[in-house]
Amino acid sequence: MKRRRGSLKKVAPTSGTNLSRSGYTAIAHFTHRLTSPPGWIPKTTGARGTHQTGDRPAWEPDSQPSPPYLRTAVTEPFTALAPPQRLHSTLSSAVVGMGSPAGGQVAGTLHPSHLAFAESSLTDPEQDSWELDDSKPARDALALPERGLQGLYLSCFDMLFTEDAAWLLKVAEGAPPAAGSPRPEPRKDPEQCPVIDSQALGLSLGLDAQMEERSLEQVQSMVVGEVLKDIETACKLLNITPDPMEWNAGNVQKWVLWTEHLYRLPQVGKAFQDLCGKDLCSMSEEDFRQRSLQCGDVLYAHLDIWKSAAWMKERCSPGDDKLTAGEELWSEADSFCSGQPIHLWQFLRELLLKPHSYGRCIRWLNKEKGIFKIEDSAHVARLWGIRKNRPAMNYDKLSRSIRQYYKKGIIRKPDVSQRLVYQFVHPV
DNA sequence: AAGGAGGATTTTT
DNA sequence: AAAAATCCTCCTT
Repeated sequence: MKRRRGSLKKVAPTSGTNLSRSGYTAIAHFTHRLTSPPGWIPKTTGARGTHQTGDRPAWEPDSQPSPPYLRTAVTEPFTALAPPQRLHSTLSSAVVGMGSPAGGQVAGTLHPSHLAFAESSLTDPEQDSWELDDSKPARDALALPERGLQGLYLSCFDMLFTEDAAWLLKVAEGAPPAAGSPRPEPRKDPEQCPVIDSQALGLSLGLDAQMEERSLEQVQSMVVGEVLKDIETACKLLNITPDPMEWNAGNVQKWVLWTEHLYRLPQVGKAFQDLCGKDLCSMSEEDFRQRSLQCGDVLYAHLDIWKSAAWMKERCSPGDDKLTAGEELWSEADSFCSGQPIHLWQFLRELLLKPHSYGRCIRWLNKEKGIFKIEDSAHVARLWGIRKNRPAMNYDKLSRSIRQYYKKGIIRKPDVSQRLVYQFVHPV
């Protein structure tokens, strides 16, 4: 365990440079989220056109039924291994799942249930597997108090490594580089690696450990890549730049609203009004907590991730292109021009492309045919409203706009019409 | 009650 | 002018 703890510390930058403190913090948050199952908080069912405010269910571990993944994941890890292909999606789902609305748990606080790797991801990331029949005897996940995130994280890693190291290498190579930035090679000289106190931990680097570390780095690269992609998507959806420093007050407000809705945080209201990006970035975690007692720290953690991403972008691609870091991200926006207002159908498609972030409010029923279902109409409408600065947006109005697409031949009802189910006429 | 179809009108970009 | 937003009536599930 100690040996592994050493390698986990190497969670860090994808470039040869050391990661900032906040970078580490951000990765820690990623890892934290990695272990939080998506959709943990029960769906809030707002009435049409109205929004549930307040009274959001708090993180109540004791009152929640223990979902199957929790019972099986920890004590019965990875006996039935999926084929590499599937593991890939597993890993990305886990990674992307970090960004999943996982409820309002306080970042940095370890709850035992965080130890559970989302078993659902191991079988089918799209499924709400805790709704499936779970005939296995309930295990007491809490009986593993010593087993921290690191052990868990490495369990995932071990699974990948022992099962198919070659595949992992392949995946790491094939991992889509984060927008525009050159995918850094796996570190080869430990000299430049950010502080690893492996010696202090009595770690002797055997061949095993070296390979382990290398693969771990690749996993980390994937993590970072996925996070950057998530941020890119969020930028598209929100119409803001990736670098928080560039945000104006409106952008900040949008980001706050979006984040709190996406992660179903308690609403902070206007606590962050009239702050521009620079102000926001200069605030400490304590400042955040003061503005919002309930979720200031979570917001801070998210902002930290964004800041780190922007930081990494800057370091990794020092203006070798004609584009700045921010523009690089934007150049990836292919489905619509950056200046043009986003269309509703584009917005919906973007949401659908990120099932692990938005899968609980909208998802594909049949991606090939372009059939999708809006699972949480109020939530989708809310997100659309945030995007368009239309606080009064609701599903009534959103659906009217969708119906306008009928005669334009963009969206239609599927052959067998079902509630909240639509179909893109031209699926990609 | 929530969703669906579509007309009419206004607003935003 | 296009695309939404808003409002509304009637209808279906």
